Amino acid sequence: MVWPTIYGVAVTVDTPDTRTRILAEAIDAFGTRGYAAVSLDDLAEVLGVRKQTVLYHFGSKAELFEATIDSAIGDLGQTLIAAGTGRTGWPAVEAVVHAVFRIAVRQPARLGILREVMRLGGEWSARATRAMEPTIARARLFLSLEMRRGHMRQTDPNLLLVSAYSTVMGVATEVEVLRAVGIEPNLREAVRRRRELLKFLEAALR
Amino acid sequence: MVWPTIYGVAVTVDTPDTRTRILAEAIDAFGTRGYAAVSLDDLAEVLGVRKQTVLYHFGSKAELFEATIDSAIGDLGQTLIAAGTGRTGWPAVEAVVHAVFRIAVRQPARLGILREVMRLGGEWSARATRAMEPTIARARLFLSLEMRRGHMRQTDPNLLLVSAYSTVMGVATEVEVLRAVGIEPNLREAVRRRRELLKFLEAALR
DNA sequence: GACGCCGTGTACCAGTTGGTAGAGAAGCTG
DNA sequence: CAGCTTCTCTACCAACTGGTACACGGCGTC
Repeated sequence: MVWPTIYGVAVTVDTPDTRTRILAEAIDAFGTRGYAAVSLDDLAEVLGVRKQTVLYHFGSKAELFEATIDSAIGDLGQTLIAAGTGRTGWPAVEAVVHAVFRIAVRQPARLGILREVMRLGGEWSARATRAMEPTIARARLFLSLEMRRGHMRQTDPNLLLVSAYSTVMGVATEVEVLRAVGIEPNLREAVRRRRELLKFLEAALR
Repeated sequence: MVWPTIYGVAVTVDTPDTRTRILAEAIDAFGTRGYAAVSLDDLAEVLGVRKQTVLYHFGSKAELFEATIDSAIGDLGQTLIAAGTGRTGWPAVEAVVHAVFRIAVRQPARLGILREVMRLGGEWSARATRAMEPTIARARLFLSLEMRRGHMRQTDPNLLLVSAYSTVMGVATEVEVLRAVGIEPNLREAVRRRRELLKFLEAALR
């Protein structure tokens, strides 16, 4: 906590501790530039701190990355499950897509971490898979249930899950692909994109 | 060319020149591990050559990467256009998806390069976009035409293109995501995946 | 045979990488 | 106050990074 004064009035400013700040910055950096392209020195400089401070809180670069996986992915899973909870049928899908777009707009790096981890493979992607396991199970259950109820096309829920995941993730985060077809990745367009994506998904699933 | 003898019979062995070998290896390395994670020393060692040889043929790491972009993406565009040529309606979509899966199985790194470039952004993704421009234009035209003919759902072709691209690319290449839902990325599963993807797309587009 | 070009190799460089060792300041506890 | 813990710092380090300078050998041409 820091108490500066504004117009003579003391104001409490919430200064997150160094560890928290490092983690937040790491999510941002790793999620946007990728693991290999981020150096601890860069990270430290942005934070106004020495690299050794980063290494004090997280023993190594790999450890720091693991912490960002746990934080970003865990958080993501919770958000998605929360969005789906209490809803069934199409509104549940809508709510989850809304949640993904909200994250894509506000904290794109969080989704970037997921992408990056799955790209890197190995133990890290296994770790992320473990962290996402409850969310995946939940989604699979949802799809199976909707199929049994006849609200959705009968098919392999796992394959359907991958298709839906890819579509949502791509439309929400592939900024350069959007630019390639002439769509500027701004907020207003994001709303249009989300609406179109929902129509696409609705057609694909039902 | 090298002429070794097998059972006393001279056999011509096609030895690609160094430049070609470097380019092929670069596509593989950059496409699977990403630009930042690949060092010229690694690359050279795999090729059994010194780093300076790599730098002789391609002036710098960036130049080498640009060459891989031009090669991989140009090739990709040609393949896709060839697949679509002479076909209309649903068979055209099927042919393109088939072509993508063939590449995903045989030369996954080629699709990896596209992914990597679009992730990196900046001048490189602009370069890739330029290289893909004819393919994109073609696809857009196809979608518009199919919509006008009433074979496809009326909607913004650009947004539809992004959705379809994301879905196909994801299902074809996101190995770790597949594993996360319990699908092993082998050849037999690839056929199932492709079939399921086509059903998904058919439902989404028509 | 001399000359020049092409392709590869040796030697080297400055800058950056992730990581270690240890000093010192601040705060808490007895 | 002393002693301990927590945190950040300075000072290093060996390994590796992309890149330069240049020597050397093989080849075709005059």
